[in-house]
Amino acid sequence: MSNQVRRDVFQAIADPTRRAIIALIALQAMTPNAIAEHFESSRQAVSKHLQILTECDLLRQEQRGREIYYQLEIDKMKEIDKWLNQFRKIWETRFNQLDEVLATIKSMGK
Amino acid sequence: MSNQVRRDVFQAIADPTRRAIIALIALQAMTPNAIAEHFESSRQAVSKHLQILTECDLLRQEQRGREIYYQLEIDKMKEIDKWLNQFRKIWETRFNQLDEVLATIKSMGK
DNA sequence: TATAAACGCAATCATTCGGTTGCGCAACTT
DNA sequence: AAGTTGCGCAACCGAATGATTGCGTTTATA
Repeated sequence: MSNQVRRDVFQAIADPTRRAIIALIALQAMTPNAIAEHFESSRQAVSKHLQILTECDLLRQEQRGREIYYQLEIDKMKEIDKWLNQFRKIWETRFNQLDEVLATIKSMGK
Repeated sequence: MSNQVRRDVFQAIADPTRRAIIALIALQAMTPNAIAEHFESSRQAVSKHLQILTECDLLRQEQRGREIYYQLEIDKMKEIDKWLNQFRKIWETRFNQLDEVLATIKSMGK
């Protein structure tokens, strides 16, 4: 099920729990148990989310004794930001584009 | 199945086809048939994606005769950008901290 | 008016998802 | 050495997902 399926960042952040996990450990690395305490979910459920997040390089593991600290790979978040860039251009020149679209639709109606 | 399920923007952009649709109609409104021609998927499959995207207000319909033009609601995209803001702070801070460290190292060399 | 085109909707199906339970294995603790 | 803790892994289950197929309705066209 969660084998060598190349995980996608967008698919990873689709789940609200995973987004919450990301936000939680953004500033400080945490262990699965510590993370699970912040949610209703069981440790195993959280562990699955951590696995998915790790598979797409959003998280990085750091073993310390028998504990594993999960840390956010902040650079990977920029990938989402990069995807948004194409649309950022649009909403920054919002008024010009709106005029253009309206003109296009009007001319198509003829 | 797709009834009163509160749609989520993040869930909506999880699918690669839907992201492609968003990018395709970002600049110009298009009909389902026209959109479907750009993909391998059938019209019905595309139509379902359009429905999902519309349910979370990422798309807006505009009926013209028997055709329906789907247009990107660019403002909704800002919601993703807004979520990214909390992390943007982090990666900018890290960058500044790096600057500080580098400055400190330099001044220590004197 | 008869036909075709554009589209939404419902039923169906295989696959994936998110969760639980149970287990085994290292690594600490007493 | 014996017990406890932290964790991953595999099996399993109900629900959701993405796609197809078959319809019905409205609008345009011959």
